[in-house]
Amino acid sequence: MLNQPAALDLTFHALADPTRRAIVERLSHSPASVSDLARPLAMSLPAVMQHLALLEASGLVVSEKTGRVRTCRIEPLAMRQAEEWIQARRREWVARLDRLGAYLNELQGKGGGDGPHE
Amino acid sequence: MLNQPAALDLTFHALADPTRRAIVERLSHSPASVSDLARPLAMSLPAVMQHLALLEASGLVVSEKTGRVRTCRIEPLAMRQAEEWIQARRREWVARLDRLGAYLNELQGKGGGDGPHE
DNA sequence: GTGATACTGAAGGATATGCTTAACCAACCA
DNA sequence: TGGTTGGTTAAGCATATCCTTCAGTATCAC
Repeated sequence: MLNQPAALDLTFHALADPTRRAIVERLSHSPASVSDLARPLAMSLPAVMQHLALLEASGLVVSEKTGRVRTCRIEPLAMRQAEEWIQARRREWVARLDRLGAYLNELQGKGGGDGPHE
Repeated sequence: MLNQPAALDLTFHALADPTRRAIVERLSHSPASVSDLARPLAMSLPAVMQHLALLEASGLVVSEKTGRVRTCRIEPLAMRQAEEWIQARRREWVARLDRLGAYLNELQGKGGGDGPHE
């Protein structure tokens, strides 16, 4: 519970970069090696490595080295937590709009005007 | 590579900071003035203003000034787009796991073994 | 062995980020 | 009128981010 905010920091920051999102998109389709990931990316291999290190630190990606090839794959849990944070916010403002609607409903009912229309 | 991805860049980057997520959480509950938002935040008012500017640039928050008070409220669309990007990734890897499962099923069916257990 | 492939580590530089303080303007209020 | 409240601007500073190049190490093919 204490590190939950820091985990979201890392996850959202990882997703804030287009290169890293491209890597996540690629890995959502299938696992891939580091050079597979680097090939379409218009930057040096060390740069891709640094993006991957950040993706691993955030928990979005896991990797395993076999021989000289490191195979990267997606780890869904981190992205799930980010999604749940967003959904929790939506539940809050939906609930607020519901309360507002109920209040306006009640006002119109007491005022004897037309019935609410929604 | 400048428009649509840039919107996600801004949204995820805005959500990567705990102060800005706290502001979004606060505004998900109800609209608030700038100083309402700043009061619990242990930093100067200009710092809060800079976070708000970034939240507005990302489209997560909108504000309106009446008299000398600026009232901020949440704008759900930006967060919705971020959520949809995450959901699209999940659809991809779920589809991949389904294909893998079907493949393993077929292998086991031909081999005459037990079904998969998950 | 030799050479190519796949990755890793270290150092550095340009720019971005997250805060600060100081000064300022624009409503309200007594 | 003068003072307080709410917000805004500008400048500056420490650190973080994103990329580079150069120099490795470890594995594989022959």
